[in-house]
This record gives sequence, C-alpha cells and structure tokens, in this order.
Amino acid sequence: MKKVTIKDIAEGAGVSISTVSYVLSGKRSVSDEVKRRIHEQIELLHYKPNAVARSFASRKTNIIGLYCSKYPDTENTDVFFLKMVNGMMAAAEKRNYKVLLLNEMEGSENFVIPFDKTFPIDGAIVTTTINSHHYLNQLESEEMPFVLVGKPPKDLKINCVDNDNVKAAYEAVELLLKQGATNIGMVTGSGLHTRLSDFEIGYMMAHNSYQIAYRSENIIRHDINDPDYVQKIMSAIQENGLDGILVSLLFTRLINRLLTDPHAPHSIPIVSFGFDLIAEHYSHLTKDVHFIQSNAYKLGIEAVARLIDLIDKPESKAKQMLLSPELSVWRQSKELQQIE
Amino acid sequence: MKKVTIKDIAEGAGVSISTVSYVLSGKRSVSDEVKRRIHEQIELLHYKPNAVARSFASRKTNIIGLYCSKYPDTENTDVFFLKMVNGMMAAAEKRNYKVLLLNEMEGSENFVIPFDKTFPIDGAIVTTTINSHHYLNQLESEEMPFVLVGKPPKDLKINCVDNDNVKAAYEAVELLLKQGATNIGMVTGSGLHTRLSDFEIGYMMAHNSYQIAYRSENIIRHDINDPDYVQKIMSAIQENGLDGILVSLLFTRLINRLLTDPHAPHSIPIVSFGFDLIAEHYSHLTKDVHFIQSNAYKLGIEAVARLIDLIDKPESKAKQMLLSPELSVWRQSKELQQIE
DNA sequence: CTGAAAGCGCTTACAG
DNA sequence: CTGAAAGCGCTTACAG
Repeated sequence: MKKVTIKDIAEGAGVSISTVSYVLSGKRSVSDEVKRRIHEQIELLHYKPNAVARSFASRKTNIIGLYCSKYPDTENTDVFFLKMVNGMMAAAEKRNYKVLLLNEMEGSENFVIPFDKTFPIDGAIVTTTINSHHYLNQLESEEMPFVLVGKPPKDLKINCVDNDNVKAAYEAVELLLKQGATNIGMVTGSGLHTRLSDFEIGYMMAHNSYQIAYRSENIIRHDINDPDYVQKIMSAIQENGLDGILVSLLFTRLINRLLTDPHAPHSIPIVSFGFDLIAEHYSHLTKDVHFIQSNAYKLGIEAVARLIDLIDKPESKAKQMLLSPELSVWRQSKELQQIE
Repeated sequence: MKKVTIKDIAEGAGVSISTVSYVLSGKRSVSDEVKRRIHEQIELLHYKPNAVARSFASRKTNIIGLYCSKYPDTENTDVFFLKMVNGMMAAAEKRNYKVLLLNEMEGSENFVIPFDKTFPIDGAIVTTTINSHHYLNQLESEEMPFVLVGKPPKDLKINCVDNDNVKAAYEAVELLLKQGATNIGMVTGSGLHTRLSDFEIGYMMAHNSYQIAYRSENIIRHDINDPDYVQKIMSAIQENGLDGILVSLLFTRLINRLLTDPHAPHSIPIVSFGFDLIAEHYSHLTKDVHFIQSNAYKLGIEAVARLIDLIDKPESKAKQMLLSPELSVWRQSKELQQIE
C-alpha cells in the first residue's frame, strides 16, 4: 500500500501540486470549485500531509525543544517541572506547536546539549541548572531562539521568565508581620555558593522598610540532605525565639513537622513557598498554611508564549519577565476538624 | 551567515557528498585519510547535520510520540505520569530516540488524534483513557507502530505493557493474611462502569485459594470526588469489622487519615497501591505502610523498549507484557519517633 | 485565479 | 574504497 502524497491529490483533482499546497495552507485564494475537488480527493484517498516533508521545505517544524537536566531532583521540583510542562503544552497547543523532550547527550560530562538543527526544533526552553552559566554562554553564540526559565546570570541579557522571588519574600515577611510576628526566621537551602538568594534580599528589604531588627542568625541555612535537619531547625526556631517562619517547600519533612504534628507549636505563623505543588497531600493539616504560589503552570505558559513570539520575529530584543508573587492560604480541611 | 551543509564539507574535503554522508553514518567503510579530511572540515566549519533533512531522506525521525490525554487527572496520576515519562526518556535516550508530547487536537470532541505522518514520529505510546476502546480501534487501522500502557480491550490483540493487577491484589491479600487479618476490605474507585476490575478479581481469587469467607460488602466502592468519602469509608470499616485493608492511592485523604492520624486504629494492617509515588510526603506516618509499587518508571522503560523493537522490525506480532507486582514497606520514619 | 519548476539537505541504490 | 544522481514530499518565488 503506497502512501498518498500531494501529487496524487493534484492528479485526482486535475490541478497542479502547488494549487493543492496552497489550498492546504490557505496562503493564496483558490476558486471554490477547485477547492471542492481537492477536498474530495483528500477525503477519498485519506491523504495526510507529511510533517517531515513540510518541515523540510518550509524550514519550520513547529516543535519547541525542552531541555531537561538529568541532575537528580527532589520530588517537589519534579512536581514543579510537571506542572510547568503542562503549561507549556497548553501554550504550545494554542499556537500549533508541540514539545520535544530533550535530555543531555550521553558521554558529556557537562550539561552540554546541541543547540542547533541537530534536533528538529524551531526554538528551545532551558531551565536553570547547576552549571547553567557556562551553558548559557554557549547558547548565546548559536542562532537558535531560546527562553530561560529561571534567573539569568547578571552579565547575560537573554530572554527569560521567572518568579519575582525578591518581591515574594518581601510580601511574605509583610504577611507575617500582619499576623503579629516580630521576630521572623527564614529557612533556606545551603546552596553550593554562599551568595545571597533573591529570597534573602527580599527578606532583608522588608526588614529595612518596616524598620525591624535584622538578626543574621534568623536566616537558617540547611542542607536538605542532612537527615537530622528537622531537629536542628526546630531547635534553632526555639533558641532564636522565632514567632514567624518563611520556609522553602524543599524542606518536606520540616513542613510535615510544622504543619501536621499536633504537638508542634500552633502559634507560629508560617509562610511556605510553593505549597500549592503538594497541597493535595495535606488534608491532615493541623493549622492553616499561607503560601506563595509556585506559578509552575504559568511559567510554562509564559515561557512558551515568549519563545513563539521570538520564533515569529527573531529580531525582537531580549526581555526579562518576572511574575509577581501571589499569596494564598490553604485552609485546614474539614476532614481534620472531624477528627478533633 | 549561511548555514553549513554536507555539500560544503564535501567541497572542503575534496570528496563527494555521498562519501561525507557515509562517513557520518558509518554505513560504508571509508579510507582513514578521507575520514580525517572530512572531520577536519566538519570541525573547521562547525558543521551540524540537519535533522529534518536527514529524517526526510531516510523516512525516519527517531522520535516517538507520547499521546497525552487532556482529561483532568488527580495529583497522584500526574506523578505516575511524570515518572513514566522519565522512564520513557531514559529508554529512548539509550537507543537514540526522543519523546514528542502530543495532545488532543483542538475541536475534537472525542479523544481523537491523528495517528500518521501528520506528526514527525516513528511510533507512538498511548495510555489508557476514558474512551480508549473506540480510539484503539481506530489506531489499529493505521500503519503506525504503537504500544499501549494499560489494559487493552479484550477483543484487541495489540502491543501493550501493564501492571499485573490481578496478581498484585492477590499478593496484597496474601500479605494481609500473613499479618493476621481475617476479614479484609478493599477500597476502590466507583468507575463509570460497574464491571469488575482486575484488583477485584485478584482479591476474589485469593479469597478462593485460601478458603476465606468472601463478603461482597467488604469491597467498598466510592467516588473519590465525594467530599465525605473518608467518614463514610471509616464507618464502613468499623461496621464490617475489617481487620485488614487494601486501598487505592487515589484515596489520598483516606490514606492520610489511616496513616497519619494518631487517633486512627493502629492495629489494622494496610496495603496501598502505588504508595511509592507520594512516599516523600509521608515523613509523619504513624505506622508502617506496605504497598505495591506503581512501576511507573519501569512501565515507561518497557513501553519504549517494546515500541522501538516494533519500529525496527514491524512484522513482529502483538505482545502483551505484564509486570509482576513488587511488594515493599515504607517504614515509619525516625522523625516521628522523635516526636513521640 | 493557476502552473511549472527550483529547491530545501540529506540517504541510498546503482555503477564502477 | 568512491562518485554521480535520483529521490524523499513538500513550499514558494516566479511567471502568466
């Protein structure tokens, strides 16, 4: 069974190949009669355009690549990633694009993936990874349009989409103050670098704006892989006399302890980053939790929207988009009230 | 800046286009001297083969499509899906394939997606969806190799990969018996259809093998969207005097209640399906939980491996692969012991 | 409103 | 071990 091509349709309808092509693309007006005959043949022969041939001729695949790091991640960032991909697919579909998952090539020590026509893509989305700086430098030299999801290195003017984490931490502190906190702690990962995170900047700016005493020991840095971090952080909370806490979702076990342990101090208000990612599992909260939305889905949408704009007109210059934080509260469920 | 093609390399190295192509593909032996000159030119001109042109000429894209349903899913199946995709990417990478995410086309009421060269794919993975039966029938008539992840309709002999859910439930019942249970309940979703699930069959087979009394009311069917299901199921557990429970992970709130509420009856052993998908969030268990692994990653691996085999030699006949259940236990964490 | 033809950048029989 | 050439199935200037 030979495959049906545009030529078969042209012959069947008694017109030229180009006319069939133009009917299919709608790029030129064609008489209704010819259109009818062509569609009749398409129906009759079950013609389906060949995507690869089309891409080859038009130099356009309508596919965007999503570069996925192989670096081990926590469950939480996995959920973030999944929701981001969902957003990307939604945005891509609207504009007739598909998403191709690309992972690191075998044998490369660094996170290096070909960023050219080695893959059938019109553009790419890159997420921040450990050695992204080195990597992004390389990307800049290529002609492929791309958008970074995450914070770009300062010296690179590239297209990117990210949460406004400075503002997020700032507003989180504001919220804790409104709830009566006076001595606010922040629990954050001990990254590879000792550089200040945007969260810390926002935290500090809020302390400055509201003229609250700032104590460096209130910024509690911990490796999330330390098996005993919960105990250590709980101790620090007590020793420092904290009455409000800002905590990253990465500290799953700490969150569990603070939010579900009936013996935990009920009085300390907590703001978590990205609690929406795992809220489903917390029908057993012992208190309400305020959180700053992860925006995973939205980031996916925006990244793809920006990328497709770039593909459509590549001359447009680099733009940095920051999503404003949205604060929400996840209420202690009915479930639990029945228990008590 | 014009893009570099195979022609430029051929001219630079003073050989024919075909020789360059053969050096690149390794499909024919070429003298070392010619090879050297060609690689020199490739290096010099930064030549990258054009994936689309290559696919067009060879009629092979090395891309497999993953058909994603848009139907709303619970968080848990999302995690399942994510891990499955991870498995697929791992298996695909090993054999030099990529994964293209495909979603339902706009405007189609049913779950109907083109299954032909409309997309640049060599084959496809399909997961079971609500109206998959109708859909699979359609797929069979196409020439595209595909593998279903899930249980196939009885009358279709197609390639598929799935968990052996009959065996899983059977072994779960066995495990509960070993733990001293004598009156075992099963909590399961109230699907659209009233047909028996594989889980129920396995449950019944175990009751038959071990000659335990079977009480139909011990199979507790509930809509997971019922906001009050926890209370209702807890009541049923008490009324029926159950001393062992088999529960689907879909009942997140019930799991929370049974596993994290210190007031919940500690004595009843529980076996959960797929607890591994969310175990990360349960550092606050009040008891150990036995579970049957979801096999999400493994299913992804197997589905892709099978699909690529099919692509390589399409004449091989349909094969149904069932993964045997693996029982595991998730121990109550140290965390919690410190609390008590 | 329509057609003839070049060309997209490779692969691969065919011939030597 | 190597080359000349057909061809993969479309798109799109160009010409009318």
